[in-house]
This record gives sequence, C-alpha cells and structure tokens, in this order.
Amino acid sequence: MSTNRLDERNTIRSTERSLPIALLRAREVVMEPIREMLSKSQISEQKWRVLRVVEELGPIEQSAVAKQACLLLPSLTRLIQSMEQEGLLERREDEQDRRKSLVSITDNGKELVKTHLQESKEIFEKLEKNFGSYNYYRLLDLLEELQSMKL
Amino acid sequence: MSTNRLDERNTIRSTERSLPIALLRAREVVMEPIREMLSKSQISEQKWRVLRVVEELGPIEQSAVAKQACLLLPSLTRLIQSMEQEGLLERREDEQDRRKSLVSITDNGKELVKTHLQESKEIFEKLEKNFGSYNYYRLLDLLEELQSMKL
DNA sequence: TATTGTTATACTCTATAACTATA
DNA sequence: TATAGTTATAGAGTATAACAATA
Repeated sequence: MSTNRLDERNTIRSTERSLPIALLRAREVVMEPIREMLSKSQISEQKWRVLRVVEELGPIEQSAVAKQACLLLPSLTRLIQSMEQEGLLERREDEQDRRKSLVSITDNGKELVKTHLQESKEIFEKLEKNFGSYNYYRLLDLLEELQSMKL
Repeated sequence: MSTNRLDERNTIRSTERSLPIALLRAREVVMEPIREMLSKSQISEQKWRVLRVVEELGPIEQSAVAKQACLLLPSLTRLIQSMEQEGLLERREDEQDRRKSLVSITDNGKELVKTHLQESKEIFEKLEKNFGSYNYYRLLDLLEELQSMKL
C-alpha cells in the first residue's frame, strides 16, 4: 500500500481512507451472505443482532441490549415486544429494581440461533480463508480495541 | 489479546468477535463526533456520504454513487433530487448514453464540505492520536483490503 | 430529581416491484 | 432484451420529546 500519509493528514480523506465509510463498506461486504442467510428465516438484521446479544449476555436489561446491539431504546422496545410475541425472547421484572426488565432468550430463540449456526460458520470460514487468518483476527482485534476507546 | 481461536472456530462467535457486529460498533464509536459535526449544518449522514463520493469521483453516474455510498438506487434518487434542490449537487445527461445522468458537486456543495474540513480533521487527528497511528492506518488498510474482496 | 422503559410522532431509509426511456 | 433511473408502496428504523413508574 503506497498511501501517502502526509496527504491524508493535510486534506479531507479520500472516501477509501475515511474510517466511517470504510467501516460501512466493509460491513456491507460481510453482511451480504449473512442477509441472504437471515432471509430464509424471515428475521431482520436488527432482530438477529438483538437475539445474539441476549443469548450471549442475558438475562440483561433493555438499555444494555440497546447499547450492545447499536439500537435506540425506542426502536428496541418495539423489536423486543415483537420478538416476545414471536416467542424468541421473554422478559421478567428485575426484583431489585422494578423499573427494569430483564430480557432472556427462550428455547425457541436458541433453536433459531442453532438453525443458522452451520451456515454462519461456513460463511466466516470462507471469509477467513479468502481474507487470510492473520488479517481476519488482526482486524477483529483492532475493531475490539477501537470499540473500547474513549474519543 | 488472549482469544482462543479454536473456540472461535467451533462455536458461534461471541458478539465481540463477530465481524459484522464489531464493524457496526466500531462505526458507531467513530460516527458519534461526526454526527455531532453534521447536525450543525442539518445534513444527514447519508447526504454527507453522497456529497463526499460525488466530490471525489464526480461527474459520476447514479448507480456508481449508490454503490460507493452504500445506498440503494431508489433511496439515492430521492436523496439526489433533494440535494439538487438544496443546490449541493447538479445533474446532466450523459451524451454518450442518455439513460444515464452524471452527478457533480456544485460550488455550494464544495463550500459545505469545506465548512466541515477543519473540524473533521480535528476529529480524526484526535482519533489517530488516541488509537495510535499504527493501529489507525493498519485498520484502514485491512478494511480497504476487505472491501475489495470477493466472497 | 434522576433513571428505566414506553408511547407518540414525523421523518428517513429499506426493499421490492412496476414503470419509462434508452440502448 | 437488457440497462439506468424513477416512482410507488409497505414496512422498518431513527430521532426527539413527552410520559409513567420507580428509585
């Protein structure tokens, strides 16, 4: 890569070297096969994200889900209500603080995650193979570090 | 980083190690100060992206803008109509192929980009400083490579 | 008084299909 | 017959504010 870094500092970055745009374009590349996968079970990208977060961290309060899934709380309220009706998630009051409700994944929800497990693995194995293992994990490490950064 | 990579291969990835989610979360971190910046001139994130792409690559046909700015063509049609009315962009017919129209940035559009140039520079300089120059450019390189990949 | 979550609203983007004009 | 772009439409998310219940 022969990018002139002085140039990057003295003018507005080209869109290829703009971090927000680069992150978005990269995400579109990665999401394409995932979207195709999810279309089979009629679950939206956002619901899938909520499901994954709740599976991993639940029982978890809704503000925390919103943060982890990059959604606003009002959007999440309706998503969770809808996913509750679909039997993917369930809520119960927090006994310590009754303003909160704790969201958990149901057996049906776990089943839905399982449905996509194999295909999901294949998608990312292919990606890892084409992109290179080293690049793949280096990218994940950098993204993780960036996420945890204070600006 | 002590991630066990065998684990990552044998189960669904934790959301921290999920590339789509990590890309989204990282983007949210980076976009926060940019959104604040753009709110001052009442331009949406998408319009800003279109403006940047057209400035860099224009005169450019709309399908190409859509691809570069990660927007669908129907969404773009209305964005561009609106930005044309706002005097930020202009369109003319392609003389070789009259189905196409070529989009260019206007002087007003350039002016708007210029308005944000200094603040934008400061945001990314701060980010580069906190994240580390090496990490910053390594991340951009990896994202650029990922974008150009065939899955 | 502050926080958690809900509701309401207006706006915007998404996704798909149908359509027009041109090639 | 295919492509570039537009229009229409339904659905979903965004953003903000106002609100209820609880702390």
